[in-house]
Amino acid sequence: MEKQVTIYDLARALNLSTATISRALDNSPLVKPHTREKIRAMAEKMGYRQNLIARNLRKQQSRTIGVLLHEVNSYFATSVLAGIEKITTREKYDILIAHSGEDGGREIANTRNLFNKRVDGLIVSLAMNTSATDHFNPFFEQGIPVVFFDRVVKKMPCSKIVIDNFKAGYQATAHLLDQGYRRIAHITASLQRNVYEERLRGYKKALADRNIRFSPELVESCSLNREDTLEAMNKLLAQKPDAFFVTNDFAAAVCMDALQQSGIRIPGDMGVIGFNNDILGSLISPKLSTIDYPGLLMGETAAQTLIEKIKTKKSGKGTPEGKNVTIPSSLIIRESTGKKDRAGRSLKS
Amino acid sequence: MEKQVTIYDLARALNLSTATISRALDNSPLVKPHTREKIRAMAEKMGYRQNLIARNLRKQQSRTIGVLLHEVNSYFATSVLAGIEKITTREKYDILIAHSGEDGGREIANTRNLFNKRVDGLIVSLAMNTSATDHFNPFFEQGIPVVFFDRVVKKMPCSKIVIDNFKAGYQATAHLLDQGYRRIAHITASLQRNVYEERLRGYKKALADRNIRFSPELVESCSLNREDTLEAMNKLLAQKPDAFFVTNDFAAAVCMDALQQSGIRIPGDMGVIGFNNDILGSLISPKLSTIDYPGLLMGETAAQTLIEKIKTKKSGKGTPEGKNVTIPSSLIIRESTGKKDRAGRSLKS
DNA sequence: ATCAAAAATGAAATCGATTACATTTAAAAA
DNA sequence: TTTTTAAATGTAATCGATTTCATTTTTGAT
Repeated sequence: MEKQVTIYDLARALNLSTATISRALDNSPLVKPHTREKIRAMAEKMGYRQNLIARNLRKQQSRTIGVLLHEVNSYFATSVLAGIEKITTREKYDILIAHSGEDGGREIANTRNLFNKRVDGLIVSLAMNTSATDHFNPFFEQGIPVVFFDRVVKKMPCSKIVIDNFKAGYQATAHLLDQGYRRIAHITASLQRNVYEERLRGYKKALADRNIRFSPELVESCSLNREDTLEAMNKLLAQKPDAFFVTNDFAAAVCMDALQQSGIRIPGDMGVIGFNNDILGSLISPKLSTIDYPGLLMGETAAQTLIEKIKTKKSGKGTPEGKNVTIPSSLIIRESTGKKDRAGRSLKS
Repeated sequence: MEKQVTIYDLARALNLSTATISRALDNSPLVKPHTREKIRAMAEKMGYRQNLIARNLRKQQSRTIGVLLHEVNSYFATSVLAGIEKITTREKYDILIAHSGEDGGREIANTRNLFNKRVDGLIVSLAMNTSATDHFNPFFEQGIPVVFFDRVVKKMPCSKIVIDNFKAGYQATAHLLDQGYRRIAHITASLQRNVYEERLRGYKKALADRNIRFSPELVESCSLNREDTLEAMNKLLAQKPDAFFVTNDFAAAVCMDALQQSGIRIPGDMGVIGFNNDILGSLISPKLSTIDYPGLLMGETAAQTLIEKIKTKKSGKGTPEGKNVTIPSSLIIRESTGKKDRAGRSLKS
């Protein structure tokens, strides 16, 4: 374990001051090109590497952005991450990723940790069961920019990047209705989270617009993992639905598999539509209709928005307003929502 | 933007020295319980938060582990990440994730950056086209522990966490042969990477053990994305194979979809086996046979191994040897490799 | 050759914690 | 009560870079 080469070593070796070394390595015009080159060469030769910890302490920044995710094991999450990374790499920020595994407690701990790490900004998607949001207060008090995406809380004083979940929920439901399905079951998750609550509202509105009475028995909330989804599905099956609107493609795929297993034809007997446009949906059969949910763009936008806020804050031009961006989403019609087959309905297996 | 509360502020407020404050907040037995409580209370009241940058500078550590991934958009990658995170969270390390997008250039840049960030250790899976490994030298020179997983290089002086790819490749091939398939096409990726090269060797051995001649025309390398996979598949189709061994489940699913689209029955006309045990495989139809590739365990083991190395290094007990761990993998037989149907072979559509 | 202005460099403070070493205070022993 | 020892606290150096404010050197104009 060799000892680190510091600018002091370079200064000594070249008989210069650390100030000059520091400036040279930072490409400052204050140092003569000739000197700069000498310093560069020596740094190279001695194997100097900048100590970013020291630099960050002095500069009172970390050039690090915290990313607080509810989960990472989905195509959507990795797309968002890719989008964030694309922008942050270009802007020379590092990202510190923490995920809560949908657990509010871990979210709080992670938030605290990222704060102590002095991240320059925070990008957040809330865990399923987070209710209070006090843990973000330190950021607001210190004026550290925070951007929420996807799962947001309306009243918070910061930027939000979302899609129009109400519209998307409406579209999904309306499409099923247009295809002749009438009793549409809806598998959703915690209605505490805006995304699910708004989609449900869209679902209700689509029914109302066609004079179909809303039946609460046709809606089930669950965690969306395999077991819970199957349980919810089976409960709903007792209500004899002719279609499923599932709030996430993975869960939709799980349902489709189970439904087909028990002899139900999709489409025809049963229509199924998902949400997210996970690649998964285009590889299963029948191919899954869904709502395109542009994770990459969302990540890019979130990162872009955050970095802008960081910059305007640094330049001291006052607190920028919270910016709300709605990313376009769209209905993707594939095979799982083909027209309902009114003749041979064989629902009771 | 309020100013930060530091231990100096606390010291002044309580008329104590920063030494005592620091010790109290670190739970040192050197400070009287009564004093400690007073300090705690004041810290709480004034909203003190530890500045980890300052702490890390002084302690010459970062308590951060760098994770260098070739990609993050797969179930395998997120599983590994989850495993790493599980351990690092418990051991109170942060992780800095960088991914190269399979690009050797970005891998080099990321490596450099992580080094400058003074990560305490590094977990790596190489990009597809990385050939030289000089960029890791600074870590070796400074004695910073590095652990490779999955995509490794044999001769490097560090720990490696892998599965037995030779055996897995053998098993996959042997299983297809056992089911009656004879002309097995193999879609793989860069043979520069140990994982693909070893699987290919396993494939060859399985053929050899059954006295089947190896035909190079039945093997295609590609990037494994959708387009390239389809191209490789079509090229191989010209060789009239009766089975595909595809080195990754996503690519296998893409192939299955295309094959079925053109009227080929799986299994029966064609057997297909994947690799990785992505959830995807259990949701498509027919369900995909594959090799279980325990990402979570791999991530956990890598993190565990790395942290051990960091600890023994700190305690000064000499450089620990590179530790090589082979994680068990296993053949998962599902539907896509059902017995070959010898009677009605309708390969030419 | 002289001087003002511009360019290049240096000295030292600073960022916020930790910690070796010194000193004071309290408790235990004589 | 005095001495010895242990416990608690304080002083100041340190980590490695950046940066303000000198100071020196160079350049260009006269």
